[in-house]
Amino acid sequence: MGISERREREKEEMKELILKTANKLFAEHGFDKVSMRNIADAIEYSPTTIYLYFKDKNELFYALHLEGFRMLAYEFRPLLEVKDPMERMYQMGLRYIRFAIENPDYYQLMFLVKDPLCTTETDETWEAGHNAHAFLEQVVIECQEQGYLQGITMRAAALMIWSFVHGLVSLQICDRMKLYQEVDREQYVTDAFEAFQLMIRNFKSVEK
Amino acid sequence: MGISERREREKEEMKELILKTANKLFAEHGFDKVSMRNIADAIEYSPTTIYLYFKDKNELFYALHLEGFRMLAYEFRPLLEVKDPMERMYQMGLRYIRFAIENPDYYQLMFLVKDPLCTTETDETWEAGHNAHAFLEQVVIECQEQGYLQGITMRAAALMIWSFVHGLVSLQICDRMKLYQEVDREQYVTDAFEAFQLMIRNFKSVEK
DNA sequence: TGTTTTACTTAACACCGTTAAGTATCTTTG
DNA sequence: CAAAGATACTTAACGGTGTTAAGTAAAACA
Repeated sequence: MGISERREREKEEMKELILKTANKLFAEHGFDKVSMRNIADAIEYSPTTIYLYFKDKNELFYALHLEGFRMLAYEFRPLLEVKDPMERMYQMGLRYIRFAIENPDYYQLMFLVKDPLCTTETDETWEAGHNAHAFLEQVVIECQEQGYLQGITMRAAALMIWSFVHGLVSLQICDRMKLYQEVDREQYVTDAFEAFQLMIRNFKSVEK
Repeated sequence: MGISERREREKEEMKELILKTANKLFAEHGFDKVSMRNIADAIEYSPTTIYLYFKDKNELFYALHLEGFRMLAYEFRPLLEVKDPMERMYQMGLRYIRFAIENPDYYQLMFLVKDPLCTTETDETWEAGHNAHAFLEQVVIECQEQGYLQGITMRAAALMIWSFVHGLVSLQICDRMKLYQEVDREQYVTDAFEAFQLMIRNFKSVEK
């Protein structure tokens, strides 16, 4: 009785189609172009059909954010070949920034939007995010083993680094760099990043 | 001929009423409750009336963000009495974080929302934001005069500090701290903040 | 072959920002 | 003082949003 199997398969395919289309709209036209009616138009189904496969828009957006983390993970892959922990940290920062600037919509969905993911899921479904963060924590651990970032917990160090880079790209993405009146905003960004890296490098031991 | 003066005054009062009501809805019920129709209901006028006083919703939200900066400035006032620059920096960070956590909707409007202010205004109307940032830069200058934060430009240092604190509270506000699986998230936040302060303190001179 | 389940659609609800057109009321002018 | 004009505001509508209830046609099952 392969019928129910086929049914299951078709259901999965439809879900895939919706997701693929949503992702396409998202990547091509940005956040705003992803509405239920919009996706429905693109896949040539009625808007209500989507609700047969996803509870609501939040659930769909939650599924979308996974694609973002997949992209970020891909961006991080070459880091495994960087042996020196501090250098790897530096490269990771660069790649994080680049990912955010080049994919602002995905970044917004992953880190800047309040609703979509927080309300929906039960608790532990942020696996992709956890993985990305675990990777950062691993690098922090290795840095600490080499004598850097001493005097603070690994968790606090990771959060500190993440906060900084996230803040930097958030201000850029949300267009708040305009608070720097003069022209060389981009320069300040890279300068700030370099300064932070310097600080991390210098943060070997804390002399009370 | 005081008629036109009275007219002018009444127009100003109406604008004030709209703003006051919008601010009230905003502070009491959050971002989402501030819709044109919502405000209209509250002031017992038709929605279209608002458009006689504000070009569109962006212009209204732009006016609203000023209130946020006014509140932040008020929060910063006691800092003038802190003489030691590094201590002042520390206190400023604490107050910034507290403001953000206690007024997440205002913070969102001021720093986290993409649309409302960026599209509308011509260029230089971010005066309140500039002032807040200028205050930070002043503190940075004084820290540098005392031998801290050497080897980087004042602008880069200010951006670095702002980015970090902004990133920290953004992750909190947008509820992304869940990426820390374990329970003591609040502890990590304060730890990260303390660690950052320590780093700043230690960042006196850069030994190549 | 008749019955039930499945997949999907139509129509609607209640919102949203925004605009065009209309209506009183107040002010100015002849 | 009355006609003309400006002002302040409203009604109704457009096109958009997320979402739900009810209905339909086809497929699967008995």
